[in-house]
Amino acid sequence: MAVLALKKANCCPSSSLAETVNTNPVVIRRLLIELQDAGLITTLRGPHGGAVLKRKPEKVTLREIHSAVDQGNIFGTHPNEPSQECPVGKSIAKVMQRIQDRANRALEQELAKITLADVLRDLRRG
Amino acid sequence: MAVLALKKANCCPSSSLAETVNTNPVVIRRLLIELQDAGLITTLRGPHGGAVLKRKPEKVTLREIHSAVDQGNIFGTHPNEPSQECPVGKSIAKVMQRIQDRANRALEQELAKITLADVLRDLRRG
DNA sequence: GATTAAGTAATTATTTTAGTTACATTAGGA
DNA sequence: TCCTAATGTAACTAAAATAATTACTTAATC
Repeated sequence: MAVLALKKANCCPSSSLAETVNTNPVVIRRLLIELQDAGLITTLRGPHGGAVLKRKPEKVTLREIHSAVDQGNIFGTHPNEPSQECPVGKSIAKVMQRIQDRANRALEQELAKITLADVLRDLRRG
Repeated sequence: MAVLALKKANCCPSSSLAETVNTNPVVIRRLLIELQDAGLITTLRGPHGGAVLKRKPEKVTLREIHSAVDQGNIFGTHPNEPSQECPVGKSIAKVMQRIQDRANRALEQELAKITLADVLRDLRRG
C-alpha cells in the first residue's frame, strides 16, 4: 500500500510490486484481490494496468488494511478439540472467543489511529 | 491455566493436562516451562508431582499468560527481505516495528484487564 | 530401590504458508 | 483485427512453521 501511495495515480503492476517485496506476482495478486474487496484499491487489466489506490493515503487507516488481509483472531487455537469431559474444555472455546473479540477490538482501535499517510511520513524520515 | 486453577493446591501432571487438551504431554511440558519462567506456576517432579499455580487466579492476568507463551509481534512479516533499492522496502521494517509496538501495547493493556478468575467465572456460567 | 514425574534432545509428521506454472480473461493500441 | 500486457484463478509444488512422538536423563517420593 505504501508503494502504491508513492506511485499516486499511476498504475503499478503486480510484477513490480513483487520485485520490491522479493516474491512472486501471484502472491501479490492474491493480496490485491483482498485489498480490492475491501474497497482500498482498484486493479486494471491490460497494458499499463495494475493497482491504484482508491483513496488518498490520509483517508486510509491501518485498521482497514489489516482487516482486509487478516481474518481476525490474534491468538491461535490448538488444532485439536479439547476433551468435552473436562469442565474447562467444554466451554473454553466460547470464553476464549469473547476474549479474542475484546483483543481484536483493542487492536483495531489502535490501528484506526494510524493512516497510510502517517506511514509515508515515517518512511521519509527513515 | 484454567485447569490448574480448578485443581487449586493439587498438582496436575502434564499427562492429565495433555488429556484435557487432546495432545501429547511433551507439548504441555514445553508450555509449562514457559509459564514457569514467567513465574506463574511451579512444577514438581516425582510421584504426586506436576504443575501448581503460584498465585491465586485473581492475581494472574491474561497479559501475563499471553506474554509468557507468545513472543509478541501480532502481524507476521514476509519471510523474504524487501528490495533495498525500493524507498519503501529500505525502511519499512523499522516503521512496521513501531506499529507492532503500538499494537502490542494496546493488546496488552486490554489483556491486563482480564484475570484468570474472570475466565473461571465465565467458564462456570458457560 | 522402585516408581512417577519433569526436563530435554532428536526425530518425524502434519499443517500452513509461500511460490510456481499454466492458462483463461480483459483491455489498450498499432 | 491482432498483438501485447496485464489481472484472475486453479492446480500443484516447495518450504517453513507447528505439533507430535520417542527416548532418555534427572529429580523426588514412598
